[in-house]
Amino acid sequence: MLDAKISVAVIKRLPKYYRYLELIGDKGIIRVSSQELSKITGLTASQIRQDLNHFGAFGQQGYGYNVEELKIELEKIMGVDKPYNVVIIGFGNIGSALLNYSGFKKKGFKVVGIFDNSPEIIGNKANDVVIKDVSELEEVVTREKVDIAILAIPAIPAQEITDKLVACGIKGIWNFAPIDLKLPRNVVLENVHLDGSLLTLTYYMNSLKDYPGVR
Amino acid sequence: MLDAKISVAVIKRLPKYYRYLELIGDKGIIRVSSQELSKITGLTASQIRQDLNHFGAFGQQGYGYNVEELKIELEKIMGVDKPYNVVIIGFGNIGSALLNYSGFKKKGFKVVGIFDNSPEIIGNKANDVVIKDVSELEEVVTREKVDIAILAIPAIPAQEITDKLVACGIKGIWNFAPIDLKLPRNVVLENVHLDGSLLTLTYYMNSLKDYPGVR
DNA sequence: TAGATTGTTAATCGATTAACAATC
DNA sequence: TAGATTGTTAATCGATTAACAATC
Repeated sequence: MLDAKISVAVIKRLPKYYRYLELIGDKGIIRVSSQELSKITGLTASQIRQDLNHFGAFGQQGYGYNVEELKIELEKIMGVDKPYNVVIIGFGNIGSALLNYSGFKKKGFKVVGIFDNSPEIIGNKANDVVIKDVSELEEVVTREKVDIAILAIPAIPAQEITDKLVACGIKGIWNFAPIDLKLPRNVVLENVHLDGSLLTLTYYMNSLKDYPGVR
Repeated sequence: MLDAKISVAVIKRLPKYYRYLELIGDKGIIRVSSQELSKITGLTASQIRQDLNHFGAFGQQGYGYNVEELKIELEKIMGVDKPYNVVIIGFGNIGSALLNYSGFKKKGFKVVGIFDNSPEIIGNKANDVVIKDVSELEEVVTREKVDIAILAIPAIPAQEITDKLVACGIKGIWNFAPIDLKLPRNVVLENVHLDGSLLTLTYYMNSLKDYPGVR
């Protein structure tokens, strides 16, 4: 089943599997069955096996899955077995939070550029990276072969900057601006729409009857 | 159809509808059809009508929907027609980013407390709110009748703090810690798992064939 | 070998899309 | 009224769950 198209729902569960595997791996646990994973993740054992089998047969009948092995497979599947060059665009609150985001440091994400349009902070250094004017964005993205751009800017300039990034060959955009960006199909977009998340929270606080519990 | 259980997928689309209604409302557009909404949101007209009809019949045959009216209805549905008292727990990068999060200011979210465990910042003020030691959390949450707690702390202490919040009658938790919190069913949890989002991005950057395009 | 647990197919369930009668 | 567009039912599509043969 390595060829069929894999749905977003499956992909969104992979980081969860990975997180729990790290957790039990750190406890020194060597093997785990889909049933045990089911218990700790809250997903069904059937779904876990089904999900993993989209990518290969990583388990062994009568045994289960080797924790370290499966972790490494998931890293490969999720593409975090290799390094990425990253730029942060917009160095307000969110941008600076992301610079120090611990998720970056563990894995191979390297922030090679920070951009803003405020004269007050341009020229400053943050984590040894000089904050540059957005006008220098294209030069840096091209020269440093940047893979991922983080958009931590308001909605208004986001599409224009995105278009420039695309022209410079960016491969992925992690977008924190509250806007749906238009992109060619070969550039991957992942949105973090905080407004949507917060409104989902308030919805369920007022409509507990629909609340499905922790997802 | 006002009574059937409404799925998460529907709820997650409401903020999107709301955002586009604000957008066209600001342009002075008075009425909009599901077909027009379809064009700008990228969802099908059928789905839009279906979604809205879970909550009531807001449109009018032959006319469409009144933009302002629908906006107000969505505000009621999503529960942002009323104020919320909020505390921020953990005043590192993410916590301070959220304090200034513009989504709060537009709506009725009021930050009534900020907590941290670092002696260096306890006692400081941020946006006129004094940063307090986490030991004072329960007192403030109880006294100020806090509705929502934002967890911007590491995974390790998150469950313990959550248990305290629950004991003080918190109604909702907006969780930025990379952990699946255990909660009674009457306390609503909304997770922002940045690690999951980032790994989804890298997955699709490496498996473009599965990339469904902007979602 | 016997027991356990996977990989995978089939059955069920739920969500999306299509169609159209109702009605403004 | 005629045209447009909703609200809603029925059809389709896809994802989850159940079941079990394969096999370690």
